[in-house]
This record gives sequence, structure tokens and C-alpha cells, in this order.
Amino acid sequence: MHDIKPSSHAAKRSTSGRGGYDPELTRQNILAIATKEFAEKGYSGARVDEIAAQTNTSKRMIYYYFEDKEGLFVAVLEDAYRRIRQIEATLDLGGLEPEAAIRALVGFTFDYQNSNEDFIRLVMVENIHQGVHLARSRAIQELNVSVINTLRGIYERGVKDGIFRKGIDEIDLHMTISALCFFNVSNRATFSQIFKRDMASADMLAKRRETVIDTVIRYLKK
Amino acid sequence: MHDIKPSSHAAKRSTSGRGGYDPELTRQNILAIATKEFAEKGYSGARVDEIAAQTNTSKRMIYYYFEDKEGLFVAVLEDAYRRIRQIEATLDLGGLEPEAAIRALVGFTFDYQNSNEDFIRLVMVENIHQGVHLARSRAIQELNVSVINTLRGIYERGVKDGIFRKGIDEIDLHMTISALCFFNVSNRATFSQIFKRDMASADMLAKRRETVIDTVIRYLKK
Amino acid sequence: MHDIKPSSHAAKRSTSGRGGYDPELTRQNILAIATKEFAEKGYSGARVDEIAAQTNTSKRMIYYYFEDKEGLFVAVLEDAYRRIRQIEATLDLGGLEPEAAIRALVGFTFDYQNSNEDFIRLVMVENIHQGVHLARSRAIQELNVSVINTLRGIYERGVKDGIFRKGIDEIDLHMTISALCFFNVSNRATFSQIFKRDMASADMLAKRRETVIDTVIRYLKK
Amino acid sequence: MHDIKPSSHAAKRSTSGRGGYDPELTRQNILAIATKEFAEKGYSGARVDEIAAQTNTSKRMIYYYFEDKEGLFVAVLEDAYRRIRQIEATLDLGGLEPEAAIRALVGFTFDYQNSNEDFIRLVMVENIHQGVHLARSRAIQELNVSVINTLRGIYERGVKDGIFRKGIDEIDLHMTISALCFFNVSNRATFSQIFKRDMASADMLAKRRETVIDTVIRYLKK
DNA sequence: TATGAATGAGGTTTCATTCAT
DNA sequence: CATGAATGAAACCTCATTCAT
Repeated sequence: MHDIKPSSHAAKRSTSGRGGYDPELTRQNILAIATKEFAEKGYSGARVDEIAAQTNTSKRMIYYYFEDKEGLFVAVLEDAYRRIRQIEATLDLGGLEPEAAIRALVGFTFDYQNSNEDFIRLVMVENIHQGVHLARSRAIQELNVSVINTLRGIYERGVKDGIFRKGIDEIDLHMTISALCFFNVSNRATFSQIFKRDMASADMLAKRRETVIDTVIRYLKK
Repeated sequence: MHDIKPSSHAAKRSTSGRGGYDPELTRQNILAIATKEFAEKGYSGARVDEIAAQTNTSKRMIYYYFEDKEGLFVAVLEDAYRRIRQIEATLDLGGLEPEAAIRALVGFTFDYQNSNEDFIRLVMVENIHQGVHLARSRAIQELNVSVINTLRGIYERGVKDGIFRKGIDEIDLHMTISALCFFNVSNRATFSQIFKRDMASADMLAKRRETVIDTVIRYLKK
Repeated sequence: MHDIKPSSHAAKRSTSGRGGYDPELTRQNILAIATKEFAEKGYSGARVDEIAAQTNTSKRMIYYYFEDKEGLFVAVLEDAYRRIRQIEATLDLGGLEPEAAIRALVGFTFDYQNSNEDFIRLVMVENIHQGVHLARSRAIQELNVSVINTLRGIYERGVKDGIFRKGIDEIDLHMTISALCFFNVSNRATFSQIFKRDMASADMLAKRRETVIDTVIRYLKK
Repeated sequence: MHDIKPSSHAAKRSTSGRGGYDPELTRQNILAIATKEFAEKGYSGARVDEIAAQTNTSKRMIYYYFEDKEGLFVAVLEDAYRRIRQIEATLDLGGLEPEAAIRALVGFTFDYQNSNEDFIRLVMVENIHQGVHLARSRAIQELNVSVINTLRGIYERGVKDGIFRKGIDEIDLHMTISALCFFNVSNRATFSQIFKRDMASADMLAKRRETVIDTVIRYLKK
């Protein structure tokens, strides 16, 4: 699971022994820094100069590899989506009972999103920009959203077992799960302030995690 | 309910006798345009020049009334929060049975958020900026979040009536409602693209509205 | 005739007595410098920074008045064409015999082009760019090319008087005149080098002027 | 006559035995592409990167063969001048009567310039740059301008035959011919737009060709 | 109160050129 | 000979903000 941190590759050296060029390394290094900056400051707020300054390379290389700021942002988005899709694809909940499987799946989603704030924030940023970069990215359009299949498999087993209600749409269900997990990270700043409650504390997180799982289960069960 | 559109007052002249300028009108006009711009392009993406150009007045006035871009954004946020708090405060669900009251409350929340995309987007923008402007605004800090009291009233009646479970925290409940309603608007762009499903269509909205209400009710009931 | 030098306005102060703002003055000042730079170095070779540096104002103002480098170039072109068209329009050759009138017109054209190298060079630059800026300029498209009417008037008188041949097209004639006058300035650098003859010397200019006039007259006469 | 197109050799392999690289071929390939780019966009407007991209080889080779951008441009100019001088040298008009010879020579010049727009444009570009590259090129300085001798020969025959006037300078005559032919290509873009007449149409070209020849003949004849 | 003009700092991007392999 | 990666300087342009009237 060490693959999911954006900076994971940047630290390693490639196979070429010496300290010379390594395009992939350079690319990854830029991407890692850019991910952080775009997530922190939004698309317009992020500065190519600042990204470059934190990089092992120069501003010029950003344009060499990514064409322009927008190209860089698209690459960052692609990278972030690719990572989560990869992880989702490796989730194996086949051995669990339907209810336990849903609990595991929702719990995992909650945890992943909670510990990958950058990803959540990039998605927010992209939504602020009406999804134009996503639309432009062929790579993202082609990513298979395997979690829907996983969800369908579990749900159907649950229905057959007689513990889940019939007639629920998987995408709708996925949306409920996403909404509950996403909001906890995305709206942390405003919600915490307005309700004077630190939503990022371990205590609150644990409680909220239970509520989310519970909410989904109650929605599914007869 | 036409009061909630930010631009509602901007076109009319105020009651001030002289044919001259009306400061409050000017302020409202600027706010209305700025709301649209910040909601559409984010804080950094919005341009003071563009806001001024769409205004009935000049750029100088923006600085005169709001000090700087940040001051303008804070005012926009305050205005947006004030509007929703005002509306929430007028909600009178006392005459309804607890379940019906929750259904009405959730339905209202869903509808309000759905038809006030600008508000949702401003909240997203503020979260991208870690809530710093909210923190700076005394006005927002002092706004009473009456919906929590409303919610508590209904919930307690429901518990007393024996139809709702005990032990549920109102803020946690409010968060569930918010999350489910908010996501539908905030993540529309990316979700629609990834799942090839137009989340803004009347059909989808009606279905989703039902799911959201249903989810909350099932979470509450014994 | 002091109006034709691009810098002629820049030196004077406008009517507003004090040293304050004068947009038209600023515009003219920028245009004058830009004319010189574009004429000297071509479109791509000219530097906005260098133009700004020679100006009484700043680079920012160039963008304020002319939008971008291209807008500045279009304005420069428009200005240059407007000047020559204005002068052509004031030419009054009605009192002269047809042959004398043609001699005066060609002589004037030769002299004007020779002493307005900037204009010639701007036209060269625009031709290198396939005339795209000209095409974009509504102002230039609408300039009336009065010289054609002047030419027609003289030519028709000459035909009636029996000294000019019939069947000559005025635009074709104008083209001959232009070509002969233009080349002398436009190709001075390469021609002088290749033929080891200084085409800008007073002696050469006088001789060439005679040749050009003579060539046109011989072409026209029976 | 297919030799005059700059790209004619570029596609073929040279005679050098091995299957490997052919320096002369590479050079020619680069020159052909560079000619097109410089002619199309001017010196500053042309991009070394774009030239390299269209080449069969890489950017490094441009620097290897031509030192820098300026060296490349000088080589392009030299190549273009060498081609036209070569062709002029092969013109054999000895068998023709003086007037016919002049007609042939002017017609040829008109046609050559018309179908070698790249050459015309390179000369324009060089003139915009005040001929500095030409001055730097020893090769061009040493090229013999045989057309002057050709012209002198014909002219003197014409004078002896009593059909041409005395006292005409060959270089001046050459300049008239050049001006009339050159302008038709060099100023096509602006002239066509201003006079709403397509100077590149077959019809216009034919008429203009006649005018040019006629103009020169009338200038020469008694 | 209102406005068009002005500004400096800094933003994104491009360019000719060179390096490492 | 050949190439993809790298670079620093400088190009064009934009932004929030202030000034002069």
C-alpha cells in the first residue's frame, strides 16, 4: 500500500545506477509536488514557480513534460484517480459475508479518503472547474470503476441471502457511501468551525466512521 | 422565497429619496456579481476586474466598500450563510409528526442546496482555503445554527413517541443530512462523468431525493 | 507636413495644462516607439519590454491600451496607413497638365516612401505575416484609397488630350508606380550589397527618381 | 528545372556506399526545412525546435552543422542565392533579337520569382534585418551576378541595332526589372487586400506579366 | 461618491542552446 | 553521428491595487 502516497516514487532512484538523467523520476517528482500544491491551493491558487522551486528540477522541465499548467493539473488528476482505482481493484471481499463485506468496504473507503486528503481536495478543485480537465483526459475516462462491480457482487449475494432489500441501484448506493465519506474530509474546515467540533480528532473520526457504516447497513437491510 | 437569489435587490432602486446614488444598492449589486464569480471560478480564479466590469459601478467602489478581494469574499460568504440561516430559522415543522417532519426537513435541505449551487460552491471554495475566511468573519461565527435546535426538537419527539432510536447525536445527524444533500451538488461534475449518468436531470434528482430521505429515516427508526 | 512623423504628437503636451494624465498622449507615445521598433526588427523581433522601456510609461500600459503585442502591431499598422492615406487625399494635382501631374504624383510617391522607411518596412513585415493583421483591422479595410481616383482623373484627362494610350487599368498603373518606388527602399540593403552601389546616396536617389518617373511616363504615352 | 526546389534532394539517399548516415543529405534536409520556415515566419518568428521537428534528424545536428540559428539562416540565404545565380548563368538568349531577348529575360524573371516565393520572402526577411547576414556571407559576396552581363550584352546589341536608346545603366535597368517582378510576390498580401484583387490568380498574373514586360520595353525603346 | 488611468510585482510560457548518454 | 533531457534567460501577459481628477 506504499504506492498510494504521491511522493512514493520520487524518493527512489530508478534502475540506472548513476546520478544521471531519469525522466520517469523527474516526472514523478514533479507530479508529487504538484499534487500537493494543487490540492492545497486549488488550480488558480497554485503557482508553477512554487511547484518548480520544490522540485529537484526546474520550471522549464514542467513545461517540457506537461506542456502547460493545465496539462500538469490533468496529469495530477489522472495520477490520483489511477491510484485509487488501482487500490479498489485489489480489494478482495469475496471471503466475507455480505454485511461484513459492506462494512469492510465502507470502512475502507472512509479510511482511504480520510488519509488521502489530497485526493479529496483535487476532486473538489476539479468540481469547482466543472470537470473540464477530467473530460479532457482520455486516461481517466477509460479507467474502469471496478468498485461498482464489487458492490454489485456483494449486494446481490446479500439479496439472495435474504438480508438486503431488493431494488437498490449500485451506483446510487455507491453515491451514498461516497457522499458520507467524502464530506467528512471535504467540508471539515467549515463544518468544524460552525459546529465547534474538531472533525479530524481521532475520537470524532472513529464515531463518524461507525455512523457512516451504520447508515449504509441500515439502508440496505430489510 | 424569491429573497434567496443574491441578485434580487440589485436591479431596483432603493427608497432613498434623491435621484443620486444608493450605497446599499451598490453594495448589493457588487455582492451579487461577486457571488456568481467566486462561485463559478473559485477565490483565486475570480477576477476583481471581471467582477467590476459586470457591476453597475466601478472597481474603485469594490475597494471602497470591501477593502480588498479578501474582504469581498468574506462579505460574499457572510451573505450566503446569512441567507440560508434565515431560511432555516423560518422552517416551522412543529405541526408534523416526527417522521414527516424529518422527511420535510431533509427534503427541504435537498431542494435548497440543489437550487442554490452558488452557495454550495462557495462553501467548497472556502473549504479549499481551509476555512480561513470563515474564521475571520465575526458575523458568521455569531450566526445561530437554528437547524440543530429544530432537529433536536423533532428527534426528541420521535424518541418519546418510540419511533426513533435513542443515542443519536443531532450534529452527527445533521452531518449525515448535509453530506447526502451537499455531495449531489458539489460532486456533480466528476460523478456524472465517471458514472456516465447526468446527476442534474429531473429524473435522477427525484430518485436521489427519495434515497436521501429514505437513508436518513432508516438511520433514525428503530 | 510635420504630421507624418509618428512621433510628432508624442512631444507635445495635450491641452490639459498640468503634468497629469493624458491618455491620447500616452497612446501616441507608445505608438511612436512601437512603430520604430516593429519597423526596425519585425514583428517577432520587436520586444514589448524594449518598447516599454523607451516609452514615457510602463509595459503595463501597452497592454492596457492595446490588449496584446498583436493589438499593438495592428494599431501601428493602422496608424501608418492612415497617415499616408491622409496625405494622398490632400494631393491636389488638378491644376497641372496630365503629364506634369503624373510626374508630380510619382515624384511625390517616391519621395514619401523614401523618407518614410518605417512605413515601407511595416508593410514588408505585414507581408511576411501574410497580411493577417491587415485583414483583422476594420479601420484599414475602410480607408479609402483616394490615390486611385486621383490617378484615374489624370489618366482620363491625358487620354482625352490624346497624349496617353487607351486601355490602361488604374490599379495596374498604381502597382507599377508602387513597385518602382517601394523596391528602392525595401530592397536597399540587399541590392546595395550585391551591386556594390549605395542606393541611399543623394546622387543615386536623384537618378533613380528620374528613372522611375521616366519609366511611368513612357509606359503611359502613345 | 526541378533542381530549384530546396527540398528536391532531401528525400533520396546519396551515393555514399554504407547504409549509414549521409552528412550532405542531412545538411540538405535541414536546409530545405529551414528555408521553408524562415521564408514563412521570418528570422525571429522561425523556431529552431519546429525546424528540427520536421527534419529527419535532431536539433543537435542543426547546431552541429550550422553552429547556431544565425548560421543556419546564412546558409539558407546562401543556398537560395546560389540557386538563382546558377539558373541565371544558364540563360542563353544570344540567339534572340534584342527586343525578344529582353522580353524573354523579363518574362523569365517574372516567372521565376513568382514560382519561388520562398526566395522572395527570404530576401524580404534579410532586408528587414538590414542585410547583416548577407554581409557576413563570403559565399554570397563572391557570387557573380551574371545577369548584369547578359543584360549588358543584349542592351548593347539593341543600341547598335538602333532600337534601344542610349545612356541607360544596366544596373538601373536590372533594378527596374527586379522591382516590377519582386513587388508582385512580395506585396501580394497587402496589395490584394487593399485593392480587393487577387494578385495570385492566373488571370491577374498573366496580365501583370505583360504589363511588366511592356513597361521595360517601352523604357528601352527609342 | 465615482471613474478611467496608472502601476509594480509576479504569473505563465518560450526560446536558443547545451549536456549526458 | 545521433538523441532525449535539461537549462537559464527572457519573453509575453495578468493581477490586485492605487492615483489623479
